[in-house]
Amino acid sequence: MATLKDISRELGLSVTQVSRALNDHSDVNEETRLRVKEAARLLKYQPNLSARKLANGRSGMVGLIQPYNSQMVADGMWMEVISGLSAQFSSRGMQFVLHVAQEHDQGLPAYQKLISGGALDGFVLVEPKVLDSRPDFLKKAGVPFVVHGRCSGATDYPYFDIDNFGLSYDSTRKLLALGHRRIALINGLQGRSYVDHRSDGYRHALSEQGVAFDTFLLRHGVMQAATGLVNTVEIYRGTEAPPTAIICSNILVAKGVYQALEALGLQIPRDVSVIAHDDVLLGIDSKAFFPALTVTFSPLRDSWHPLAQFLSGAIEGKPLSDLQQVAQCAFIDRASHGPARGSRLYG
Amino acid sequence: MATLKDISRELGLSVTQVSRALNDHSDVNEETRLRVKEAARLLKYQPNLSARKLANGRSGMVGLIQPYNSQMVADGMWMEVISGLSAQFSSRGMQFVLHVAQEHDQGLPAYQKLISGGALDGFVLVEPKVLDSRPDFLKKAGVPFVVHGRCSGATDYPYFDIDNFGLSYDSTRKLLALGHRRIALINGLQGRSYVDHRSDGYRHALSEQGVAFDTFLLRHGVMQAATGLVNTVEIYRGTEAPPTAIICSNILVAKGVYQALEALGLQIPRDVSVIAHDDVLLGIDSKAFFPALTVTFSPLRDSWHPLAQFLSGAIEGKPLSDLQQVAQCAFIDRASHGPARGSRLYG
DNA sequence: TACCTGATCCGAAGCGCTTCGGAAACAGGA
DNA sequence: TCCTGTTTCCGAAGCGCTTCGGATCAGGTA
Repeated sequence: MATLKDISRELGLSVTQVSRALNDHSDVNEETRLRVKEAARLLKYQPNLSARKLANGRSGMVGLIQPYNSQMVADGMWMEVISGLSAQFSSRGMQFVLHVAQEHDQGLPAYQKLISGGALDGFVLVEPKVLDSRPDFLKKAGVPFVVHGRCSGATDYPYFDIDNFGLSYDSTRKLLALGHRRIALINGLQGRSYVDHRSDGYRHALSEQGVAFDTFLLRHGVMQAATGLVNTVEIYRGTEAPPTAIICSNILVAKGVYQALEALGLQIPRDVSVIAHDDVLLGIDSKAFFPALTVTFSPLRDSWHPLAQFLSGAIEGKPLSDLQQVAQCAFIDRASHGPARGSRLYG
Repeated sequence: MATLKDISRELGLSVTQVSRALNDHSDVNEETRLRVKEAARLLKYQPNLSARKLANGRSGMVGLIQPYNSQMVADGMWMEVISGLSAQFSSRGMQFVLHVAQEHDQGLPAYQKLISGGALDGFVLVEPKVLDSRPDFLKKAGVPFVVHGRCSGATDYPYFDIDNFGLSYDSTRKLLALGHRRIALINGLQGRSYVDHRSDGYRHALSEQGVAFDTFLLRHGVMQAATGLVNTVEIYRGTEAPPTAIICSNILVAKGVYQALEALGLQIPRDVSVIAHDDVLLGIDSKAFFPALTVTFSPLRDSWHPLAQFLSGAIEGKPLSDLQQVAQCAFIDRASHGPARGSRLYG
């Protein structure tokens, strides 16, 4: 492999100047810069990441540590996440790399090794738990990182999140305004922070309108069709006061809810309104539902860019205020919701 | 982070000697070695991989490049592979790291970048295709690698494979010996080299016994239950001379075959013998089939160790002959096969 | 003429590690 | 006494890169 020395010899320049030229420093003649870059191209020069890392502490490699047996890998989402991030970092001239943590060195030790080995510049943290020790740990170790989502507690670290509180708050308010009083929420698995945020938004909207919160109507489960199906059946079989609306954490869940309601002989939106959150995944289209599904909308793929940007920023030492964002979700009115049956708005 | 210099200062030794002590070189006093290792432990010394790489060309990191949208990730197998390899390398003090190749830089350029960046010492190649350019490419680039399986053509590289030819050859022979003459093989997707090897073994056994090969009885498909189901139905609906035995590429496929045969009113093994290959995956147990499934047996997890060993060996420059292995499969007789109906062996 | 400025370049040091080629100290054999 | 061999250690160089602190030279200013 060609080195800086090769280029400098070729061009009769010093190694220093070649380095500066390639890195677009200011004090190098424009014409020289072009000559250097051309020579680098011809010699197929590729900077040696180890040497660079040693010299200035940056290797240009970042990583993601995936706990073994993560739920995420099972559904199709995972590949989406990995390849999205990979592409983003790649376009910034960085390498994105993945490490699967073993059961016995779950979590922290894995980061420890990769960090102190000095191979990686920073990490992307996904699937933050409600109580997640990783941010604190990495912060103490002085390692840059960015979180996809937010853990509960202090959020004094770079993150990109969507407004999970807001999306269920909005959905719930919308339904309340249409006269619904019994509203179910089929949420994701407990323990994930975004799941909590969504429950909070739901309960907040409820209590604002003085509607009592009913544990029976708040459900948790893997975000799959089966969850929607099973819970809907349970809900409608198990109470005298069935809900007139259901909020789903996911389009897949909504799919299951649709199936269950059809089986129960309930019509959407006449008997039951359904609203879901759509993060545009898995090739399922919320428009293609019948009736077309009303959703809160925020494509997961929109998060790769800010995540990559924030991690780069963190590595470059930018101030925290530039490295945090909560994206708002759009609310897309379609045909799956309407006034509550029996309410004065119901026509 | 503590460096060699820190330890040497602490102990009043030279950096050289500390390095040699930690790396178990011969010319260091036993007592000194212990002192050094103890100090390293106390100071939480972790060698700097970049520096090591720069000094002796080895970083202790190896990788696997996963093409985006690989079939493998979809089924549960993938996590198995990754974590198995990860654990193996980890136990050798190496880091195993994964990179997802984008569509546009599919394949070679991805390796190119990671190699010439000088971050990784070598690669594991999975899912070799029949015509796979990667081995040649990596060999020319002088990068160590090991293949899980074999590509067709010259196999002048380190690999670990199971005897795919042998396992279908054995199964087929077994069935032939029991009087079967119409034997179906439901194989994996074409293009994978192991799939070809299995077809070859099947056809070889057939022709040895002078049994004509019938294209109709050789099927290809994703290795899932649906494939077994659909193909079995097709086979039995579509011919006047239905098979008396079916060989399945997989336990999942066998599952589908069982379902189909039951639906068709055919009994195992009275009407149809079924043999499958079991690589002990996905938590499905071939013993738990009814009737218990006869299988060729070779757990996928047994391959992580040789793969890691061979890649390490390749990096250390061991001779090729130490770095190649084709593992034989056990044949486990159970209750799903018997003499062919109508043959003289049939009782 | 002497001095300053800006543009462009270079030498040398250093990141943390390994390794080559000795050096020092002591033993035993001639 | 001299020589040789062992054991245990160390200095220095070098991997490829960045960066700090000058050096050089043109041109402009006093």
